Amino acid sequence: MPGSKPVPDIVIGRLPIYLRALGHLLEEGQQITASQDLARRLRISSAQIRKDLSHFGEFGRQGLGYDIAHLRDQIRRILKVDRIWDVALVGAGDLGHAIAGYGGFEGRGFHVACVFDSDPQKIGSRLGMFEVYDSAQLVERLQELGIQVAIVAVPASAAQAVVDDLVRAGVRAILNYAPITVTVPPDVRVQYIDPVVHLQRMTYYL
Amino acid sequence: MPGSKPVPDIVIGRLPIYLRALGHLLEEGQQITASQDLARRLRISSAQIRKDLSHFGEFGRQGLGYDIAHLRDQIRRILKVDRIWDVALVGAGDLGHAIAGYGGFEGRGFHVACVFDSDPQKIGSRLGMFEVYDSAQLVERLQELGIQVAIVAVPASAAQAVVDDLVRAGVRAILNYAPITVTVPPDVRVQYIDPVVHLQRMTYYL
DNA sequence: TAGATTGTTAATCGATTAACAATC
DNA sequence: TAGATTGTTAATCGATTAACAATC
Repeated sequence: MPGSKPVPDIVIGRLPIYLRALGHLLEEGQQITASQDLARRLRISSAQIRKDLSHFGEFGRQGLGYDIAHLRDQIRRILKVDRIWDVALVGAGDLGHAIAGYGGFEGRGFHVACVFDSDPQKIGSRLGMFEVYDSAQLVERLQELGIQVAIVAVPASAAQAVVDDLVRAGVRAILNYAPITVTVPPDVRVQYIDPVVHLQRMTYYL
Repeated sequence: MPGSKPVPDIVIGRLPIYLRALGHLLEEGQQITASQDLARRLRISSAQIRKDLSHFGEFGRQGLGYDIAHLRDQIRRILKVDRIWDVALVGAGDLGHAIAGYGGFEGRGFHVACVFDSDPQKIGSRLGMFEVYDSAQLVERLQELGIQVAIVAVPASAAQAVVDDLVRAGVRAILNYAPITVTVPPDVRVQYIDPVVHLQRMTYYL
């Protein structure tokens, strides 16, 4: 309904966690789960899970709980991962290599479709199953392919320029492994992965 | 002061971001910054930065701002990264390879000290600069070395067992790349990196 | 039916922000 | 001094949780 409040981003951020847990439950052969059961596994409160889900509809049955496969399908639909998104990978170093070869994208809504690098040594070479394209052609190629999702695995010094190109090519979701905060227009989303940031967040408590 | 309220974890989580930005400012040759300047770069409010820092002391000068090198030193001290933490890496696959070779740990408080894998094919082999040790010896070796920080880069199916071993060895901070929520005692901290979770958080908005 | 669990409300809790006195 | 920015207060905003009627 138009005019209704947007769902808080912090709620959206928990849905992938729920989705992942539901997948594990299915693998274990479970068919039904209750918010208390999920809550115990994820170390959050059952009230929060029910409240989060209630933003999108009624997916459970009183007295019974949730049909796991059904709830998974619903969350997939909400997160728009009931389809496969082609992803562009920029950066063909060690990290790019690991990402290109990562088997965990398939089945969870993503597929690495092409790889770019600016190093003449790497352009034209093979990275796993991929041919490495010249970053200079990035905008043109991504526009042709209509790609909206990208992963940045280049050094910090190159990241902002790469992100600018991605934005120019129409990409609207960027997963950035470079250890730097980048600037993008308001309609483009960026998520950051910096292992050092995560480690430093823990050493405080040691 | 004993009895005073603990600093919220969400504040601790922003300190590494501030620290990273201060490093970049220093590289650019800046010496002084204001909360407004930092805020603009990081896309958060200047009031939040000042409030966050005020949990730990007074680091600025009215009318002037913050001495960047001094603030960086203070945050390093707060986060306990004014020293080098030896880190154990478990998992010598593509991802482990990328992590072992990552140059971004040095200078930010961490040093990969040893690598483990359970695959007989990999045990004893070289991974970059490291010899790969048998995971069966993990507990013993980590205890000897007194290691408190570890990175898990093994498949989801192996992650909980690895984490159990790490806990047994005395590790209290774990960066987990396996796409699964693991269970640990209350005095052990876990941070998660799952690229698919980050991507799924963005596709909602596409 | 009796027992269990959802979806939702209202209260609580905590985080963010606006504003400004202090002061460099 | 005039201008700028901090550190802090109080108000606002938003998220979490407890509790329970609804109902399977």
